[in-house]
Amino acid sequence: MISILYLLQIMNVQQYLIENGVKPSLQRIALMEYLLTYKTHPSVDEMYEALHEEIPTLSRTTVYNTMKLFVKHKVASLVSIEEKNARFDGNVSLHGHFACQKCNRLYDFSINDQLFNKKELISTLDNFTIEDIQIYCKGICKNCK
Amino acid sequence: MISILYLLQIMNVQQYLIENGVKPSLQRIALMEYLLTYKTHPSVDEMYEALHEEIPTLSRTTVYNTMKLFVKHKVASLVSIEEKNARFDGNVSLHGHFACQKCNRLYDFSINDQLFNKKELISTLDNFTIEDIQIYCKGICKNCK
DNA sequence: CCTTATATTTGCAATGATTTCAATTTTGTA
DNA sequence: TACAAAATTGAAATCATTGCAAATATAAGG
Repeated sequence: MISILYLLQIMNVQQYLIENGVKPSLQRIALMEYLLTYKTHPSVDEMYEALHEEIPTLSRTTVYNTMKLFVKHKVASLVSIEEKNARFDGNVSLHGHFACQKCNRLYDFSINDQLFNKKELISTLDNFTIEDIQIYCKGICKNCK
Repeated sequence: MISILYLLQIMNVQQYLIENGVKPSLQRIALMEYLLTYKTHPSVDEMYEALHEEIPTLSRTTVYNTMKLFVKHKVASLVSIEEKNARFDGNVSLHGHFACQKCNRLYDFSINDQLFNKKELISTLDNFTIEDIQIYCKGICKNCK
């Protein structure tokens, strides 16, 4: 799995955004930093609550807009486990998500490339353009049992 | 992949519901039949629109309640590709979903057990209770290209 | 440094899916 | 038929998300 944190050590968030075609505003940098620092797969509301002290003028709409932009430029991915409450992830490499139905936490799990062969798995989708693959599980996590 | 349609040939929907602990009311039978006949992964609204001519008193709330009941008794599964608009599937065996971002259609695709080994895949989730696994892709389908 | 054009942010109102809830209807049983 | 329990219903409430137009910030040219 590619470590985004490793990338952070060699370049700052501002550069990371620029290199992916996103103009780095104050709000965008703060949001990207939040995604990469806390890997809690936050919802729009969580990010808004966490950052509007630091940035008092921050608007929920800006968080929505920015996440849409991030996903478009592939510096974040949309994790849609729940019907509502979209969550976001700054780790854009292939990995699975486990959603605990008790504590509502979202865990990452690694996917062995040998076990999960993209190309062969989707061979039944001939002539389809795949833009995103997601694997997720629901259940009860270790801590909640 | 286990064929639910094969099951339908040897037992009717009413019996299928009873055997899974769901009391077969008029509404529940109609909804289960709809799920098994049209495999379009319908939304609550689609089912409501399709059935409220046949059952004029049908309420959206009943469709919501019934889907919740079906999922609980594992005769339907919740397919949450979109952030909103939950969709449902009467095929409860393991298979993948592909969502076309143009026509909004939802396609099934089979998953080769040899390629996708549940137990090994989730070995990183030690002591987690897995209740549901979903694999889905987004992109553009054959017809929309 | 000022002016103008462009991009971004903001807050409020609107939308729309889902849930809540109490009343009504249906079903099962004596 | 009468009664109790379960299922259904519709209207109101909730809440995440989107649309939009005004306000603000940024960039470029003179």
